[in-house]
Amino acid sequence: MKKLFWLLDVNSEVREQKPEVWVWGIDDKGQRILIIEQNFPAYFYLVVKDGCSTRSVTAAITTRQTEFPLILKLESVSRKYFGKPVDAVKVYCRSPDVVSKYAKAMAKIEGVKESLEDDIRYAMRYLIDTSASPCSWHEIEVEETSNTRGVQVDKLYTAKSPPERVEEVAFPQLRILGFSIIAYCQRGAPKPDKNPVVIISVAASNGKEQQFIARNSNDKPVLEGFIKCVRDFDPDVIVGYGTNRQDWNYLTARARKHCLKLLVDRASTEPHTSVYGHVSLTGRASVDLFDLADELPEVKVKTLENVADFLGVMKLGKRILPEDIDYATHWEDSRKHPSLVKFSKEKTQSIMGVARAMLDFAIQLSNLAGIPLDHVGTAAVGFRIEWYLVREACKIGELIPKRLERPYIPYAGAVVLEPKPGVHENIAVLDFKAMYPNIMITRNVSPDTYVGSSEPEPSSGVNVAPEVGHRFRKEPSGFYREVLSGLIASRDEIRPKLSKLNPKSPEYRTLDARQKAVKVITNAAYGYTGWIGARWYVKPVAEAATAWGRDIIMSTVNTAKKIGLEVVYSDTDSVFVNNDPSKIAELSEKIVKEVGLEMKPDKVYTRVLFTEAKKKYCGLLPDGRLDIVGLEVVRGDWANCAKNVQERVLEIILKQQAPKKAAEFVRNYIVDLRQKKASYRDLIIWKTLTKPVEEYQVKAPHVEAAKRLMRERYELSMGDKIGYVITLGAGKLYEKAKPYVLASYDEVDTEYYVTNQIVPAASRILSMLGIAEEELLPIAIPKTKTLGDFSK
DNA sequence: GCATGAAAAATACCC
DNA sequence: ACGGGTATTTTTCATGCG
Repeated sequence: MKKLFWLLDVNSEVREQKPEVWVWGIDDKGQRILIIEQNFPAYFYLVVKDGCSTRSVTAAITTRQTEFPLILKLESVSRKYFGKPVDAVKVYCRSPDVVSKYAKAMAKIEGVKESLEDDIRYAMRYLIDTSASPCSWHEIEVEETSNTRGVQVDKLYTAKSPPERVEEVAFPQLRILGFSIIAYCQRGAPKPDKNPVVIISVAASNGKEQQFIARNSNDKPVLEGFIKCVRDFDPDVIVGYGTNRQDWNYLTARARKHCLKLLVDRASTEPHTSVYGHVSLTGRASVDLFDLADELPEVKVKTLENVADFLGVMKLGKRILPEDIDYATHWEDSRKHPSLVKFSKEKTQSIMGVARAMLDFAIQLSNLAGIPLDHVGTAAVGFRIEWYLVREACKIGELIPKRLERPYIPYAGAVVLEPKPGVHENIAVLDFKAMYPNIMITRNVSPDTYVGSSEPEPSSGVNVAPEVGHRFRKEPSGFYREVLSGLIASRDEIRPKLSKLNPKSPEYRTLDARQKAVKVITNAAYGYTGWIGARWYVKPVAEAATAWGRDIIMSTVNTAKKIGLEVVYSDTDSVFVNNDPSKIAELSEKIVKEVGLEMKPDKVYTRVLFTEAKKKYCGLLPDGRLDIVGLEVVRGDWANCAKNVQERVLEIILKQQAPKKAAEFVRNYIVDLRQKKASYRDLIIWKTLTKPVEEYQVKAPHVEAAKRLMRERYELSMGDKIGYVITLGAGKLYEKAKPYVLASYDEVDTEYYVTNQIVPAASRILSMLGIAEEELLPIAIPKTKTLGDFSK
């Protein structure tokens, strides 16, 4: 019978030496199903050397049959590799477990150049070859079987055909469960071997909320309650914050401590760490919203509370914050206990809210990139585009290159022009939309069209990149041209549909998420080719794209000048010119003819201030908002007090054009700061630990602060943000930096904040308007000089 | 031994 | 573990002086 289903997760199993692909889904009736495919073969390729035949390779393998007992069959095939035709032997195996071993051994056979695609995992192979994709609908021929596997589904089927994609925008009703845990310990970070999980708060997409609270710190009933709760609700998606790095491991370890097993998936196995460091729950999608928060660059310190605040889920001022909680006393003190319980509940509510705001995008990205929903957040940008390319490559018969270790060789990027410092009125910003993708499309720049420097020119002719001279075949269309024009076209199809929809409708949300996912993949294509970790790393491709980019933007700047437009700034794909519509129209026309790329007006600034530095400016938009770029205001490593002062200064300068007033504001703020009227929170400086603390070559303030935290038994690792304040005392800055959680306002060195935070941030702007640093400091109260003063 | 300035390390931004 | 270009702060090193 035919079955319509939405693909949720996929995994593979080997049973009695026979491989199986398990496809988990939801059917059109809302039943949770597992479809087992038992006839999908594992395989890899042996590329044959020039001048050798696939026949001789096949014969060589056959004579050594005893070494390779699990070969299913051998097939001679024609494929392409970096655009060039190659002959290969496709080696089918009875088990995915022998693929890598066989490939390694057979690569040494006479006449074999190399093995390929033996590094594509079996379950992924199935998705790629059948064109099935997570988070979308498929139709498949199946046969119902009895559930003898002990899996938690409504129906179990055996696959009788490959799945086929069915275009359908609407999702099934997903059951989503959110949770957060509170572990309790006296000091520092809780350890699962000693410290219990005292509260687990759960919320479900049906609106139900539940809390499991320990009595006398015995967490066994808490864990049992949670496990039962998950199994009873049977969610498709489980969301949390920090689940990959913490919660799942902690819960699994605590369960073991009580001789329990944390069986919360659909196959009665424990959570297990899988590719890209995500924790997998078989048959469900476990999504860690912390990983997805990387998509929100505006949020500098990625706590759940900050993310929820940014997304408008739960405002910071209307909730209990972690810094208000001391786990030890809140757990033990019966009067404070309720606020800890409430805090935990609010965390899970935030998680559900953040999930509602971000899951649509994750689902679309999963579907587009073809990687399971639980991998999407942890897979780096490079891997997301890579899986998309892998699928596209298979469709056109391109073999997938292996991942290689390569040396890093830098190459030239974009041009950035010196801005004309000061305030300018009525400035238009024009830019090339998707400049690098369009360069690659128009010049046919692609890994498979690159003509190496020693190769003869192909008959179709070549496009030659300026400056660097790299050549690219004009015909036929390259892999990248096909992929990128397809992506751009699909985004162009979505846009008009969006404008017809109500932004609050589910269709709009889905399409908007789709459009964003397409954009992410499109924009990653250029950088990917220049990444040494990429399967399709071809440095000349990246180098040619930037060379054409430089050529195009310089032509634009020069043409603008010829027309009589003043160029006040330019960065990569944009030019900032005086807003003269007729000249701008003339420029656009000339440029499209000259370089073949379209340039469009992006925005107009009523007034814009440039500093002397590149990449730092602030524009006033017609609606009165400030567009702040690169300045301290938008940086996460400046204290809030300095950022707030700078923002206010910019506002006074650009809206009221009153530099004196701005200076006065700064002076007044400093007076207040010296009296400690600023909030302690506004004095915290946040910096990221980019490597383990012991690997640092210099003593940096945030690293020393991190070490202090570690002495207090906090667990810190790469990527963590360290919040510290500068305290009073002598010596180097790193000696005075203290984690904000361990310091108090009394010890704060307010003069540091005046001299090294407020004044530089304010002066960055005000020095452009002729205001010296001294004018930003409050006037010292004139006093009669004493003998003591003279004697100094 | 110490002040000074240049270089290196580290981070976060822009596009 | 996508790219290069850029600004900035703090630490560290090198140098010259006395």
